[in-house]
Amino acid sequence: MPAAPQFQSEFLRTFVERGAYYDCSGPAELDGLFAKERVTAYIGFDCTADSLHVGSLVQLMTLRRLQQAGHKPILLMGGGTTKAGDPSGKDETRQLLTNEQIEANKQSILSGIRHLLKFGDGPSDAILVDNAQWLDKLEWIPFLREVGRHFSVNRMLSMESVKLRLDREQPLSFLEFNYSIMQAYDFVELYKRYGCRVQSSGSDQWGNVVSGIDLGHRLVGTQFYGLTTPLITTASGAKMGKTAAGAVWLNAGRVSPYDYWQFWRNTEDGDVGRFLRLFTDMPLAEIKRLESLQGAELNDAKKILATAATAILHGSEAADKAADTARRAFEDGAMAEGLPTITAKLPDGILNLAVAAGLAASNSEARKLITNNGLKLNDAAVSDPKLMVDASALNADGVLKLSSGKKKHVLVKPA
RNA sequence: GGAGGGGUGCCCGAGUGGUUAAAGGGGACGGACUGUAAAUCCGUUGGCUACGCCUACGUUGGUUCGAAACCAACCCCCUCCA
Repeated sequence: MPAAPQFQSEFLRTFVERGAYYDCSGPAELDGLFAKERVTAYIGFDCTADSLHVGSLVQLMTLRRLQQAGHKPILLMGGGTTKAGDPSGKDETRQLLTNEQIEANKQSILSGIRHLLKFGDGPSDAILVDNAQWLDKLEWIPFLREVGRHFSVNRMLSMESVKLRLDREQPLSFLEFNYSIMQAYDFVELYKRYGCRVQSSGSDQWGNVVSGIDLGHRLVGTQFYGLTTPLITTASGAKMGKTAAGAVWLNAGRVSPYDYWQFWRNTEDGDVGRFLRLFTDMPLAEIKRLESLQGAELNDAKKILATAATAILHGSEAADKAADTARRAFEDGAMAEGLPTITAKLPDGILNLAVAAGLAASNSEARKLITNNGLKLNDAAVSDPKLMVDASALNADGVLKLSSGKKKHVLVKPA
């Protein structure tokens, strides 16, 4: 990571202090820009799913901090680029999404992050922009003549993202090759429409950001700037945001506030301070104190992290509720309401219930879980896969608790 | 368009006619130890109405008592050439 320059502007200083700074172009000028005026900056996201996940959270926090510092964030949704079908990442071509799906995804993504950013018409309110607005209307030849001529294939081939692919002998379609051109073009459009001169992104997007800056020079003769955030990995080196159940989605419909809270609660020791800085608004002095806690005491810091991070995404009410549910479930060993809950008709076989509760993907898996002593009914290990569960297993509140391992609990209510 | 190489389970990757539901690794899940952490160790890792049955090695068809392995056609990917 490049050494962070000594910035003067409030925004960039905070950005560095909170560990979100990786690199930027023209640091001195950019710093001056942030110090003297309200800056409009954007970050782009794809619309391939109906929710963003934790991997995008650093970027979203960047928008949030821009807003907090009085600047204007633009959330650029890749409605146009998604229509083309981004072939990156996987070796299979992704299924093309219909316009309706993309629109639905866009709305869903937006609803999932409504606590993170304030949208509106105010000077530092965030705005949502969809690049389909301009990409859809482009014409091939005029576009090539106006924009395409500024791109050197020689240089594009040497870009990290492209080179990596070629070196690994993985397919790289022409479509994908064009992505950096479309992204660069987005930057220019956002400048024309909103006076946006700053693009933020993950450090892996540096090449594309630079392309946009170059294009700005050539097309409109204006100096653009790039600001990147580091790739966040856990202390033990894993990519952040993947758990048992898959990606940690931001939308409550995919990952409940309770599960989201749990995700942060299970942060590795070595990450607590860093994550507090990156993913909460907590004052730095307080973070310093929390991360200095030793051993088991660090668990308290993790709870604070979990509640603060959940509050930013889902609101403080939901966060407090998740914290309370967790406290009762883990510390009091109670059947705290607020745990994930399903309804099922009883009596039913234990295997069916475990599958219905999402604790196992199939009866076989549930069976294996039992063999490994991992499935619990009301905190008692189940040993018989043929066990029939009936109303006698219900507690005073009329629910029963199924658990896989020590951490995953699901309440079952009779239908 | 031509020549060559390749498509195996969540991922990577062995396997060139039977003992292969498929070595090994990664990941994931469970157990032990802990602090709902990390590291370590152990177990599990296609499905089912389960000592048996079904489905699986790009697709379809064929050879064979028997195929992921052999043959044919097709689809897709990579490399080089034009």
